[in-house]
Amino acid sequence: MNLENTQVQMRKGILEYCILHIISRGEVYASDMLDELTAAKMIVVEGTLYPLLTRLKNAGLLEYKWIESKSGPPRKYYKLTDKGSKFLEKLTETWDDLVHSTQMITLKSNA
Amino acid sequence: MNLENTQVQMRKGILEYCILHIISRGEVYASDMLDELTAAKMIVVEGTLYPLLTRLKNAGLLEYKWIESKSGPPRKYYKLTDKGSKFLEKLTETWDDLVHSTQMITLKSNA
DNA sequence: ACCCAGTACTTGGTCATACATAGTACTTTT
DNA sequence: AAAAGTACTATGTATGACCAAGTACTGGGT
Repeated sequence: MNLENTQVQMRKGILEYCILHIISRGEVYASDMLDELTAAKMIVVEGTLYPLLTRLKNAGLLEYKWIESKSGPPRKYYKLTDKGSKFLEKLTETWDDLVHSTQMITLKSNA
Repeated sequence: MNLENTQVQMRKGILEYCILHIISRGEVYASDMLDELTAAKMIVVEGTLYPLLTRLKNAGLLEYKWIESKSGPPRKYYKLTDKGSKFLEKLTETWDDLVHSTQMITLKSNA
């Protein structure tokens, strides 16, 4: 019941939504995403991101192609499938609802 | 990777925050909370709420007293401890940060 | 007095996922 | 050829929402 753990729990599920969003804006590979998530203070590490991408790919929401890099091994560039776009739409609704529900409860104390 | 499951995951941790908030507004018992959470479409069932309350109590964030009811068995009326109030403050920060982080990512696509 | 329905709370088990940690594979540099 | 760096993979742990069944107390009907 410590704070850090609760923060981790709060991130659950939301991360998935954020990652789909990032990918929806254009083809990216894992390190790009990691940079953006870090910039947004949505702290994430490799060991969280990669399995999540694999899960999303296996669910048919993402696809990727290998693109060679000038410095290092080739990279997986991800993009959304049609199914992924539709899923993202639904998730957006879910997230908006959740924020709204939370506001209903947390703003009530000021009434 | 179905939608319903993701919705469940998104609720993780946030529920705890909402419940602390509800209790912060005055003494309530479980069914009161359930009603309010349901009204806010933060779907929750008994089997989720009761263990959560027990967890929060064991962590010293809540305390309760038994109050007799006119219809049925006595009820546990909960209120926040000092520690609980402080924890709620921290959680509020965490939630606000999370919403902000998510906005940074999801609003970028419109830029 | 007894049974039954309703209300309040409890408990044990399952599942999904964020994270830690360690490991593999390929490329460039020296 | 060895070392360092980059990208990705795999395994194990912990947490918490949910399901489902169960316990305990109350009051009404017969």
